Amino acid sequence: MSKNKLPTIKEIAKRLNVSASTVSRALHDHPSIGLVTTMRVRKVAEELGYEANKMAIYFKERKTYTIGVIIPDLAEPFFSAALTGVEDAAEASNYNVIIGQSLDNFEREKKIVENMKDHRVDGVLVSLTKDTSTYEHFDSLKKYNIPVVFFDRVPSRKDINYVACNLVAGMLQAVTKLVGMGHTRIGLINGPAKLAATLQRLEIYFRCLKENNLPMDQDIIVSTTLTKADNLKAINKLISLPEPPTAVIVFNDYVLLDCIAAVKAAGLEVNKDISFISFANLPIWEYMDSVPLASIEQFAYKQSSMAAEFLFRLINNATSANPIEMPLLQHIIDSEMVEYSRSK
Amino acid sequence: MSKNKLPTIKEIAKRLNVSASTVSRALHDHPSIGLVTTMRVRKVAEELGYEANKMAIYFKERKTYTIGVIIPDLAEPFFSAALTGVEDAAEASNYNVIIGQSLDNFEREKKIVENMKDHRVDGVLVSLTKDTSTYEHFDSLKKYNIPVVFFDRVPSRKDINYVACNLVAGMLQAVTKLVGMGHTRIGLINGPAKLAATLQRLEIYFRCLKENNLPMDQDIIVSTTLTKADNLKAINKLISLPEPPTAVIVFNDYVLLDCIAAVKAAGLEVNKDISFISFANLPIWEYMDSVPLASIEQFAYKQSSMAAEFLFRLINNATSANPIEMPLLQHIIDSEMVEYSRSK
DNA sequence: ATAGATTACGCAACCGTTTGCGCAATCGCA
DNA sequence: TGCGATTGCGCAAACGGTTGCGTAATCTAT
Repeated sequence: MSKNKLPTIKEIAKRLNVSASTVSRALHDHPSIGLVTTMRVRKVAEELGYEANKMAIYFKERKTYTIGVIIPDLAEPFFSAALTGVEDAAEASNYNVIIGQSLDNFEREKKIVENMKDHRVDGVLVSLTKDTSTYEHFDSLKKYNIPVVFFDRVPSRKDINYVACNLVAGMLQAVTKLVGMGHTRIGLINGPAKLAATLQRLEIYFRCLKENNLPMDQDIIVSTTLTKADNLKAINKLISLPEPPTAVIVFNDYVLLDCIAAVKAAGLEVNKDISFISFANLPIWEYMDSVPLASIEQFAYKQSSMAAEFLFRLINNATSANPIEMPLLQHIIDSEMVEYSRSK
Repeated sequence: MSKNKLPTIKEIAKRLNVSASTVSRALHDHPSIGLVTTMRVRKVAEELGYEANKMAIYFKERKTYTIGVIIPDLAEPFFSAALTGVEDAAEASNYNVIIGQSLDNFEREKKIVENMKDHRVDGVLVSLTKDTSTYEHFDSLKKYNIPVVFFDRVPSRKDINYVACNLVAGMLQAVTKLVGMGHTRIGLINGPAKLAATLQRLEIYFRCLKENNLPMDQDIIVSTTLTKADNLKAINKLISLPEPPTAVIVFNDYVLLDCIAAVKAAGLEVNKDISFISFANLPIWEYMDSVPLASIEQFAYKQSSMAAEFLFRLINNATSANPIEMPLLQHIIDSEMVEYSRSK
């Protein structure tokens, strides 16, 4: 039963006493095959329910029509949206997507890259681990002519293909809004030092304060490793200051969730005693009672689908008859402030 | 540059003036190859940075070491958790995972199945579309000896492999709790008729009422197609009844989010004027102000990873030397009530 | 010294499909 | 009638690796 071999071209050839090449050509409507032969071949193919073994073709083409996506954690809506972006782009190009979750673990990331190389994916999309600071493991892909495009969490190197999000625009809008509301003491809860986004947020923070002629105070700048305990420690440090900030810019929405809980636990009221602005734009805010004033949308779907586009361009060039020396593909999307102002 | 061919066994063979078979055997420490030859081969392989082309091996083995997962929507934490379960199981068995989101669209589901068949995955895991009521598209996989295991959203047929969740246990706990709190009028907001889960929930609802000697009232049983508008319509119908239910069992957490919003908009207080029990156990409840009394945990990760286990068993049997007639692999996990009682 | 065992390796087929080239048979045309 | 063009198809190699079988060369034992 399980030995029922699938119909192959050879099988068809045998039944018709023709050669495999004739069958192949007939099925492709090759002009050098006579009409009658073509018809007979098609008929038998139909009867047998023949379907070409794509794996054999792909193997011959030295392609897999599969790309790999490496992301930290699917449980985060940001990344599941990103994956959907990749999948949609891949579907449009008739590619498949294999996934690997690094779980923000550098060693896992290396393993996943290795595995994807073994499976000879045609290209790789990566959003880095928060601990990734070396990139040799990606170099091994170059050897196999497997192009790589980074998105969102990108390396701090310039010789790469990437799509990232520039948070300046959105954050400037947000701080301007805060200042307009009378806030002059605006704190910052930043993320892990290794993440490029952390430095970026800090720079923009300074820049925004400067553009609004606000003083800088190191006391109201704290950071977190993104664990719940650390998040709580960070926000509690701020609200227990002699002069706490009246508004805080928070690394991302997950950190903010903990912050809001801590603020409430301290008997303070969100958006009255203290206001927040965060990054990521969780879909869930719509249903929450306590929300940030605004969130900086980072366009997960847009970033990842554009990164996928880049990747396909690189793949198509690499496998084209005369591949050219591709320029680096780099794009930066402007973030956008999304307001959550509600009258409750 | 892009023409730099990867080192192959033949390349090594040529350099050493031996045959490809010798190289292959040497690299596998085959006893019939002399020590010196083995060493020389290994040395050259090392120098060239040779790595076997797994695709060639897989092709010969007629395997891909890839399984497909078809789920409705990654944006739902339930399914992203499920995907993680699959990925973990796959990693342990050295398999890759390709994904397909049906987006609850039957036609897409068919396409995805087709695509996975084309890519000759070794097996498929499926959680059905809410509109899937015919299963012929999966039969085509049987022809290719590609085993299928369903999970969570499973067909209403008995001749399949599946892992599902029995909601009786959890729901009985929950209703018992409600009754214990004095509720006698317990409503139901059910889901789309085509979904097996809908009928199941209805049956359990009846059963639980019966076991607690509660009367049944068709007026407090409504349903939704899971769109936001429909969700609101459903809950509004219930709370505008002359005698509204004091507790409602809701199809899932997403529907419940809309219900809570509607209840608040109507000036009612959750867990006071009306209480809820829902299914799925969203991770976000921890941070919400208004929560259900309890949620019925359906163990996405557990379901999917067990389904993956089943799949690997089927795959291993199918590709073993003497495959046996496998019995159907079926398992039902008991749900569990998770309480969200909070003192606020 | 010679049969038999052992060692160390090569040949060729195979997985399924594609494709350049060659060749026989028919056709067209002068 | 004879020659070049066309039609229609097969051969064999190729993708990269694995493996059953054959065999020459050396070794062992009698």
